[in-house]
This record gives sequence, structure tokens and C-alpha cells, in this order.
Amino acid sequence: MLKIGKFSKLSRVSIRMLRYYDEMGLLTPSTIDPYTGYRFYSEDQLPIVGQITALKELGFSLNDIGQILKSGMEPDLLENRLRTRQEELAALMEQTQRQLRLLEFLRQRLRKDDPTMNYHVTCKTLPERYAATVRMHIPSYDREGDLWQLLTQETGHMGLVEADPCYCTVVYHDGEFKENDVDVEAQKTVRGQYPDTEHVRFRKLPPVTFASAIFQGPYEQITEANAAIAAWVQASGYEFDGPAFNIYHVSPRETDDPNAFVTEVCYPVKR
Amino acid sequence: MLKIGKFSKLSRVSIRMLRYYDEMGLLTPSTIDPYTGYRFYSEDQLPIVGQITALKELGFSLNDIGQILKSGMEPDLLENRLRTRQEELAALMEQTQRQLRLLEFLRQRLRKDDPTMNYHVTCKTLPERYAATVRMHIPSYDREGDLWQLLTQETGHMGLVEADPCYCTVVYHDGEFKENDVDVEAQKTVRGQYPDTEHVRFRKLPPVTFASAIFQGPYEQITEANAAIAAWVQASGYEFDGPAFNIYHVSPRETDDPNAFVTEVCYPVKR
DNA sequence: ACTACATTCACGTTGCGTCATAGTGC
DNA sequence: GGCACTATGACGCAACGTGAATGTAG
Repeated sequence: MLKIGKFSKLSRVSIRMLRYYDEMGLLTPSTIDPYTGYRFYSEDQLPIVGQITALKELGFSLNDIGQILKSGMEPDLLENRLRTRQEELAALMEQTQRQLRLLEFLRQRLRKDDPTMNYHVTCKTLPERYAATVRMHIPSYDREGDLWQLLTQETGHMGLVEADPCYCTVVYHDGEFKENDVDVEAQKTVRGQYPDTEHVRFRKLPPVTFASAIFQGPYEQITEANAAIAAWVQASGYEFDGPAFNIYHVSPRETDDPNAFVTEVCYPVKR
Repeated sequence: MLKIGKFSKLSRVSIRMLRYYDEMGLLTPSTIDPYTGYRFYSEDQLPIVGQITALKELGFSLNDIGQILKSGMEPDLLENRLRTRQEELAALMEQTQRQLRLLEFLRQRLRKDDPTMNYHVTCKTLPERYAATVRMHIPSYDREGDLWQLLTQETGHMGLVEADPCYCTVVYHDGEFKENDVDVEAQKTVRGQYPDTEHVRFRKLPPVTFASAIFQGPYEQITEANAAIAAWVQASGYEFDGPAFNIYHVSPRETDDPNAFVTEVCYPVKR
């Protein structure tokens, strides 16, 4: 029989944690003096601590360990836990690897004093949403306004209720970069159902995961932002998955000052 | 100017966290109404949230992010943080990999219903310590008792003070397994300084990192335990680093019942 | 009247370290 | 009687989610 201090030294587990294990029922001392409350551990509890510690090193939570021990190391349950943990770890590995790749990428840009350093790319998702959409070929990018005008014209009388949050996006359906005759689609998320008009289709948009960077400034910068995000996606090990789009947070409709425009440039990605 | 709800939706950061960021000085709303206390964010704070989110995805703590932002993204400091984080992640990768390897190893043993499943191996360290040691060639392992007898004989009159914790270990200096004429060393940690005797040397033992498993039972099981630990070390990707040793927690000196013996079998490892 | 906002207080999570205060054992 | 040990209880960390209570602006 060992008092907690001795047992702590032999097992190399702190007194604090032994008491904690006792409290949570993970490892109860084989005897407790009813008068003093002193915990007494028997030597054959050392292997049990070893078991707990071994499972802890595999990254199991104390809770998991408790369940495993209480089940008496039942093979099916154990196998299940091991597999689950394996899957968790595999996911962690991927994340860590991506972070490492991105860090390396950032350090390179930093060393080269690359101005695209100022685009801060993150990965986000949009849920399924309902939107008024207009898709057309337009002569060039600076005529995007036409789409919005058309949309407003044809739906102005319908009393559209904006979704909350309301995103105004433009999707670039041409895979590659084109100077003119571009295939673009304006989308504005709305609440409720409406009938289509001549050019405006109301439709559900599928959820999407994408890499994006928000920037403030005139639209001439969009090209640079695009390049920065594309490089980020490559570096992070994601894969492109669909046409790029922009989200307009502050656009010509809100302000006349191009320096005040706030745009989020987005590239759908997989994995 | 956006109220917190709108800003939260655009930035995809919860209201709770925006208030939290404000509280910790990470992102202060550009205006706060002095009467109502309403937080008002400007659209050009969206890129800043993007920056925060991007850094968060790299795994930086909010604290780190605060420092980085407050330094105005100063390149030297930034480079420093990035590198530090890289190193952390590299360490994490190694750990994760080892855990994955071990999980695979355990699942295999589990599938094969391997009895060595019951040895729970963990990695530990011993600090530098001071010990009375006797090293000798003995005819066979079951004569280990001779060493302890010698040690007790020669030091009995010196009033040795046991170290706290006191470890009784036996080191097996033969690299490979030998049936007879084995080179073993008994060590008992003590406090204070003593003069050497004919067979007993008092010396500092260097710190050591090792893989170990504690088991309860007769010494015939030690071979099995050895095999189990050796396999574990291989699977985990560690490397052997020095002669194996045992720590005797409950030995013939404490009990006559071989089933009550508690022994910790240890293999020093690197990395 | 209802929604969105404000504030403060608080608890739960996870695995501990640490400290305070008081009783026990030799 | 003093020192080493034990007990219990509580706070702190990190990064939030979640709630409750209560008050105000539009």
C-alpha cells in the first residue's frame, strides 16, 4: 500500500492528477482511510496507470480512456476508438501540412518583399441560398453594371426582400481569363419565392467552399488579388473547384469613391 | 458604417467574438456611440478581419495575432513568428505521425488477438540522479539477487539514505541476449555522498529517456515484455539508445509471491 | 410591440499547475 | 512540537459557445 506521494513518484503522475483521476472515477485508490481521507494505492495499480498513460500518449481524452477502461478493453469498442482516433489524426495531419505549406509560402513572399503579402486569404463556406440571377455575355468586365441594372429593372416592381445576410456576387463562368465577350452571372440573395422574368432567374444556389480575400480599393486591383489567391490555393494544396466569383461588400452603388470599394475575391476549392 | 450584426454576417465572425476582439483590443470598432454603446464598424475593417482570420487559420493564438497586428506587420517580427510557428507545427507533425504509427500497430495486434496487447508502453524520462552501483558478470539472470546482497553487505554499515523517489534498477550491459555470463549492474538511488567500497561505486547517472511498460507477475514474463516493448519502439519510429534496464517496484525483497512482483521494463530511446 | 443592440455575470469545455488553509503522522 | 505529508477547494489558462437578466434605440 502506497500513499499518494509515493505512488505519484513511482507512476510519474502528479498528485494533482491522481486526485483528479480519482474524482472522475478513472482510477480509484484501492483503499481510502475513512477517518483521514488518505488515499492508499496498491502496487498492482501501477500497471493500470501505465495503461492510462499509454492511451494518453495516443492522444485520447481522459473521458475516452475512462470509457475504454470501464469496458474492460473490450476489443470491438477498442477497435472502434482506435479507428476513430486514427481518422482524427489523419485529418490533423492534413491540416498541419497545409499550415506548414502556407507558412513556407508566406515566408517566401515576405523575403521577396512581395506586395501580394497584403492579401489575407482564408477558407470559408457559404450555405445553400436563394437568389435572383442574371447570366449574360457582356462585351467586357467594366460592363458588369449592366447586369445589375437589368436585374433592378425587371424586379423593381416585385418588392424583393433581401436575404439576411444579402450577398451580391458575380460569377465568372469563363474558365480562363478573357478580355471581351465574357460570360458572367450576377446574383443577389433574396428571401421568398418569385416568378422568373425575361432575363432574371430565381434559383437555389448550392453551398460552396472557397478561398477568399477581402480587399479595399479600385477594381484595377482585382487582377493582382486574383493572382495572390490563386498562388495561395496552389501553395495550400487545395484544388480549384468551379468558376471564380466576387462578393461586393461596398460597390459603386454605395459609394462614388473607388478607393472605398470593398470586394471579396473568391475561388471555390475542394477538400 | 455597420452595426455589429451586419458586420458579423459580412465578416462571418460571430457577434460574440467581435465583442471579444474589441474587449482584448484586437479589433476596435471605428466608432462607438457614446450614448448607446453601439459598436459601429466601417467597411474598411473587413480586410482587417480577413487578416485576423487568415492568421487564425495558421494556428496563431489571438494573443499572437494581437502582437503581430500591433507591430504593423513588421517584417522581422513577422518572420520570427512564422518561423516559430513552423517549428511548432513540425514538432506536431512528428508527434502525430508517431501516434498514427502506434495506432496502426495496436490495431494489428488487436486483430491478431496478440497477448502482448496487455503491455502498455509509454515514453518517460529519468532526471540525473545519484546511485550506489554494483556491476559484475554473473552466471545467469536468476542470480541478480547476488548483486543486491553484495550491495547491502558492503554498504549496510554506512547508513545510506534512500533517494526520494528511490529507484532500484538493473542495467543489462550486454547488447544482445545472453543465457549465461551476463554483464549486469544494480543501481539504487541514494541521497548524499559516500565513499566507494570494494564492489560498490557511487556515481551520478545521466538523465535518460526510455520506453517502458510496467507489469505485474513472475519474472518469467520479462521475456515477453521485452519483446512487446521492442516491437513498440520499432513501430513508433524511435531508436534504441543504450542498454535496457528494469526498475523493480515490487521485488522479492518486498514479497514472496511472484505474482505480486511489479517490474518496469525499460529501453532507452532517442528522439 | 418587436427586433437588434447593449451590458454583466456566469458556466462548460480540457488537462493540468499552483496556491491557500487545515488536518495527520512520525 | 515541528516538519513532511495529506485533504479539500478554488483560481487560471485558451478560445470560444451559450445562456440569463435587464435595459434601451428605432
